[in-house]
Amino acid sequence: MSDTDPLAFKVLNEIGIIDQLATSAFTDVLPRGMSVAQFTVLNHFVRLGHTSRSPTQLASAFQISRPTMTNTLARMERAGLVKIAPDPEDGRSKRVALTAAGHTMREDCLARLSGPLAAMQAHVPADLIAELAPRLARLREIMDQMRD
Amino acid sequence: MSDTDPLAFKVLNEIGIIDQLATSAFTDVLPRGMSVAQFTVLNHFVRLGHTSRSPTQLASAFQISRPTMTNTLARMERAGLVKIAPDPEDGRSKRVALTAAGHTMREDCLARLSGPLAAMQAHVPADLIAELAPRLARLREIMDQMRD
DNA sequence: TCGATATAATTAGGCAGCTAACTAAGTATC
DNA sequence: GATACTTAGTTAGCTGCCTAATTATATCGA
Repeated sequence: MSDTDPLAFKVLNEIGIIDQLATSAFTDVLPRGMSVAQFTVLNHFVRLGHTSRSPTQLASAFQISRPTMTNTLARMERAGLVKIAPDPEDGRSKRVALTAAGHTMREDCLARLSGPLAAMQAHVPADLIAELAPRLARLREIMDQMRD
Repeated sequence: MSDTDPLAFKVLNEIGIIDQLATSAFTDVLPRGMSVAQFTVLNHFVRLGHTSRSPTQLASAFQISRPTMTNTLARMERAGLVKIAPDPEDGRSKRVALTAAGHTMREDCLARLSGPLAAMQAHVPADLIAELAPRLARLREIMDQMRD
């Protein structure tokens, strides 16, 4: 980054690098074949206590396109992590639900992620995180609104 | 994000979302077929004043794998943006240089990116950026060191 | 000098994200 | 009720990123 670049550009650049580092740190500890995207789906069901969701609901929850979600869900179904059934109330839609294997996999991933997370908490000062959190949330809100 | 998640997790999640928003905002204004990755390569040459670099030098400058850089450079060469020649001093290596079209494209991209950048500076308070910059830099440094 | 090791780049295969274009099904309007 | 519009999902094709394995060239050491 040159000193002549706008500061906003530097901020976005740092953010990109941090995202890359975090994603790869997490991906490295996940079971072979599991990705952050797939874990996120598993986690979503358990955390929000949903029994079943439609692909479109999942896509908009994660702000990704429907084709991307179709693709991820297909992979997860092949791996036995979710079950996809037609929606009895709407012929256009489908219902996605976790399988027992999906629940187990989520627990396994959580356990594996605790390592990197602990490492972060050991190395990153708590006040740095505390200062970043609200400011990043604010920036995200602003950028979200700017899309219109 | 649940309230029970560690704050560090929230921070990384926000960072991922912001990265996605920024990348797509920039990609949207770039000329058809141009990507942020390709623009970054173009920009690298001009900003650092390099005449030519090897693919490996570029890969490590951006912290991406060599196969990824091979791929991006191949695309850029097909588009006429760079010229790739064997290194006369090392038979294993190659030299990548910008073409005139590459310079022109970089200027064009810069002009197009000024729109989103101006929008950001109009909507995001300067002090928010100023507060984020050093803290993100710090976090990035720490996470970079944690890889060892 | 020759064999072992290291480095540069590529190829093959895989996941995630996107847009564009398509099918099927529900809804609304005339 | 027939037509038009909207919504859910998929398919096709693209980019970017990755790891593993391969090829070719350098380099180092015995």
